[in-house]
Amino acid sequence: MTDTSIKEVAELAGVSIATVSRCINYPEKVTERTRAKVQDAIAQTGYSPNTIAQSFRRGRTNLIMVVIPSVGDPFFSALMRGVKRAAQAKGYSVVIEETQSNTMTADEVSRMLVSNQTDGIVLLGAISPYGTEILSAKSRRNLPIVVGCEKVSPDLADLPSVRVDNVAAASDATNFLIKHGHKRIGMIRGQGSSLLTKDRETGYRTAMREAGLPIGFGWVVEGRMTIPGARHATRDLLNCADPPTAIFCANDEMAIGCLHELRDSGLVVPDDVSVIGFDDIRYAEVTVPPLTTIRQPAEEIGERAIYRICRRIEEGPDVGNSEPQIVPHKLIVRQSVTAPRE
Amino acid sequence: MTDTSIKEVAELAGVSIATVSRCINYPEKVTERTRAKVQDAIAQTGYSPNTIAQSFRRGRTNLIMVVIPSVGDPFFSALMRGVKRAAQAKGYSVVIEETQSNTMTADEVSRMLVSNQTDGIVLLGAISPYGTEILSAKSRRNLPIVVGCEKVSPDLADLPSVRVDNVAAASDATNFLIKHGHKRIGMIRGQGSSLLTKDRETGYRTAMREAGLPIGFGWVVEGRMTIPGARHATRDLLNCADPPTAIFCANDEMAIGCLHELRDSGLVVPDDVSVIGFDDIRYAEVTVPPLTTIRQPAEEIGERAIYRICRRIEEGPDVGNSEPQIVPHKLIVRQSVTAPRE
DNA sequence: CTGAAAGCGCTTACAG
DNA sequence: CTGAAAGCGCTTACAG
Repeated sequence: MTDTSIKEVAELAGVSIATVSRCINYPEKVTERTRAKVQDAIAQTGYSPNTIAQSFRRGRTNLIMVVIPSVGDPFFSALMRGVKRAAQAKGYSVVIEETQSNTMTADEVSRMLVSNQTDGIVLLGAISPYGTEILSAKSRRNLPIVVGCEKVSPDLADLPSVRVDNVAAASDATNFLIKHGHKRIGMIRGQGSSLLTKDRETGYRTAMREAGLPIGFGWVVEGRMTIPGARHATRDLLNCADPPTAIFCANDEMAIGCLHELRDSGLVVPDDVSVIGFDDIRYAEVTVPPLTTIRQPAEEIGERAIYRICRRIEEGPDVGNSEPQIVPHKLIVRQSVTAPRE
Repeated sequence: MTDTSIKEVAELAGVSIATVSRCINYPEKVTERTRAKVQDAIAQTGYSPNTIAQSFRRGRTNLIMVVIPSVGDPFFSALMRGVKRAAQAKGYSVVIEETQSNTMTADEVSRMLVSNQTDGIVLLGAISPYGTEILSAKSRRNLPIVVGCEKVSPDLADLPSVRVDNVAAASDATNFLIKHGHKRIGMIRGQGSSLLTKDRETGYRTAMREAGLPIGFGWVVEGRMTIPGARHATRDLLNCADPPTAIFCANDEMAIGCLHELRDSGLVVPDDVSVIGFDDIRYAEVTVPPLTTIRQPAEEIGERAIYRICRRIEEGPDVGNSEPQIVPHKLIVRQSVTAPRE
């Protein structure tokens, strides 16, 4: 009932604890007869090894920590599928940590990174606010870290990452609107500190500049990556002196908020205003109208991030290069974009 | 750079490792002078205790495992807020495990429950398929377990749970439709094995029976708790000989799929068909039309589940009663329900 | 207040 | 193939 230890199994089987351990870890090193005795004893006692003792002794846990901003974010559905598949293939378990459920302080992040009992860490999205902590954790524990989705800031430049080319993808989104004849294009971005947002904004600005289109006053607003934030931002956009005819949202979550606010304002999408998103979460195809957006290959990102961290764990944190792995994004055309009225 | 151990700190400070340990764990038991020396040494070496060794030695990890079906499920946003808040207050860290990202086998679930290095487990939603494994894990490791959201099956009856009264809540949803004059009411339910679905179906059937309304052939269909599943189910509902004028969906995710399928079929909600959901996820208020639904107090569920598991951890798994804690649900009226046409 | 020592449950060279 | 023994990094009675 209460935890059995290896000692009890050994006694019951009439062998040493070393032999019990061998039966479990290297069954081929043990006589069939001994193995049978031990297996019997294990079955009788219901023994299963104390994982903490094993981890302690071995100096590794076979655990990978995956840090995501929020558990309720649909973007991570597919990503975690990739993560789980790869982890299973490589023989690791995954534990998930969440930073934003009550917006972690830097200190908490630091503690989490240093103290957690994992062999390596995959940081997914929105890590930039914690750059310093990550860096110090990395140097203190020499812990393998891989970043997913987001670009790595200059001070973390040696961290390997797996992501889409956010600048190019945002350009593609903006160019799609331009191609449809839009000239007044606004953007709803995330928090200022987020590199992800910065990259997507850069892509937007580049596309506009290259098309010779000016960016009007108040056309770039912040939506905090949330629905309510985006609704507020959309209202601001509509109240501009010269409101945009198309809006690029830095993620689908905000696009959903944007669509809803436009509808509440009596505007029809795409006839009155076109909207384009980013991510292609599963809700993007059931919005009204279905959302045109940029798809990130989330599952692939998850999978590659795990393979990359495993490599670092197994071959040492300084193995190989630290070049970002860029995975392809894709424009998904649905019905939220059309030519402007004018 | 690489991990410092307590021994190095002790040497540098010129004290024993016991003293270093005391400085960290019981600073009041140590002279100020000694403490200063040790603190210095800690700062110089960048020492932080090996958490695994601590856990091993102490026989506890201060970690709570929270098991959720899917990381990308928005229902868990608020729930995790409650979980984190409570865990922090009680001095525990939380690790999240996900069962459905690649639909875990019973064996994997079993391993996860037994081997994971946590002091207790909170199982949130959709646990019923793994009843046997949970039971055996519980008895093998005598591990404290608390269930959230879902009812506990008879064989797990002694597990404490925190949840809404799913039967009553589903009745409320159905009665709301009945009150609006609907007589032909269909239901989209989850998998057959899920107790959560069974309870919600019971509530629906009870309400229909009490109102003297028959349930037509093909009015109860399965939507697998997913958007595509619900779209398929909705089509089946529309193809009935005598299609319903109102649909109760066992969660909002399916309600979103249902709304979209109705729209694709050229029907207007609520004028042609009324729809009501369950959960009140954050997307419920931005559907078209905004979704009338039953709200679960997710944050409160998360919070109470943690307090309950902490009590079991600290006072032994058999402490107190195992009565389910029922938290109140609430009907949220938006715009997806109106009187039927006829 | 501080140190020496035992011991948590394993794994793994090292002998035999 | 098997066992005795060391040791992973801590914490905590137990002396002093």
